[in-house]
Amino acid sequence: MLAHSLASPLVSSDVRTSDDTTKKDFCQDDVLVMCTTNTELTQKFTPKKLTSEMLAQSYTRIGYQNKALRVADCGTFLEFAHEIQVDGVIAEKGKLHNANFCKDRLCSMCSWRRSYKIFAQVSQIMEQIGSDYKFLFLTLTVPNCAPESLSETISRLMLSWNRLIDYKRFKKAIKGFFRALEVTRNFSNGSYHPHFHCVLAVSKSYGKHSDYINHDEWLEMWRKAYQDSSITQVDIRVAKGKNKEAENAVQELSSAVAEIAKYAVKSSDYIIDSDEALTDKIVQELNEALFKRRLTSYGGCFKEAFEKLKLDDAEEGDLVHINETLNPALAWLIVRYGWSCGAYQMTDSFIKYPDGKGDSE
DNA sequence: ACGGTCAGTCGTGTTCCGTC
DNA sequence: GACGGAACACGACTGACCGT
Repeated sequence: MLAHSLASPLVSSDVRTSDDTTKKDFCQDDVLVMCTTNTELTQKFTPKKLTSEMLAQSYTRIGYQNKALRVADCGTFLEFAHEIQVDGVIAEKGKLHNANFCKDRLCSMCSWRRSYKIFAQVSQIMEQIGSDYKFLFLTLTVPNCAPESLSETISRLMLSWNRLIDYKRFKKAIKGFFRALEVTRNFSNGSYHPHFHCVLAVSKSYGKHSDYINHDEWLEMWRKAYQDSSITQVDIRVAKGKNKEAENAVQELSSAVAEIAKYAVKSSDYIIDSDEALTDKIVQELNEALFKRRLTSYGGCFKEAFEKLKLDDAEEGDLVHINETLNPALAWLIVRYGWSCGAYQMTDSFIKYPDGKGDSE
């Protein structure tokens, strides 16, 4: 049932949008007016969907038919939930409530949702354990590699990481970690730059005791683990918010956490608008190199907190409800969008009543 | 004795295929 | 099309072995 024919005591006669315009009847046009203010769709979802369509076309050209179909179908259906307050006011900003995501590694829509999810999870964990530990940001890099040796280089990175976390000094100083693999591409020579971004948890007294590992020692340990003395860079820094006086240090770290949680591979690195052949080549290289890789992992106290918080896997888990679900005690206006001709079009809307009152379409 | 390395084991993820 | 099982591959973890 469409919204205009509803007879709900919550919305039937005095529904207002949040700009305080009183409506006597709740009709399809009202939904349109309200939802056109939702710039999230046009500015965030639409560009990602357009990019994932280009990825699907590339998969088709390469011959990955199943992947092409999955990615092409990704995000073709979105449902946003707008809270309806007791006084009838409808929240202008909707929450993503339902969608069909393909969960492909290179799909820009799913990568974007995944990065949100990892950001939310890492932030949650840091908040949970933040009173017991302080945090370090570590970036481990290796020399750029040729496309044909990307897979081998990533394998070596993984092996070297295992070696590193096995070192006694690491085990003594680092109480837990979050590790994310990122691969960037150098456009001038086509080489790849795989590297790890890590958040490390250390004791509050880290730096005052012998377990402290300085920059040169980190570099030495990483050279040793990767078995390459030509490595010149390791970036290690204490995680500090911009406002050092802030009470909630974890919130202050959000921009740095967002950087770490960002996409494993940026879509602009493999979707080349003007060059289909190059796009196909890079998509194929990245697919082969990232096949079956665990792109993120948790260890020590991060892993314990991950399990305690009952968080789900960022790769395979729910990409819709990132850090909140709809409050079942409230009424929600559900607005459904479908992907058609390069844009999202509203296809339907209905009220989801508080639990026990039944939905109406 | 201590620390580092590596092989083995276990758990988990991915894909394929058969069944309903 | 959805679901479940089998096979395989990978990552995490552990313990034995080896060098200092």
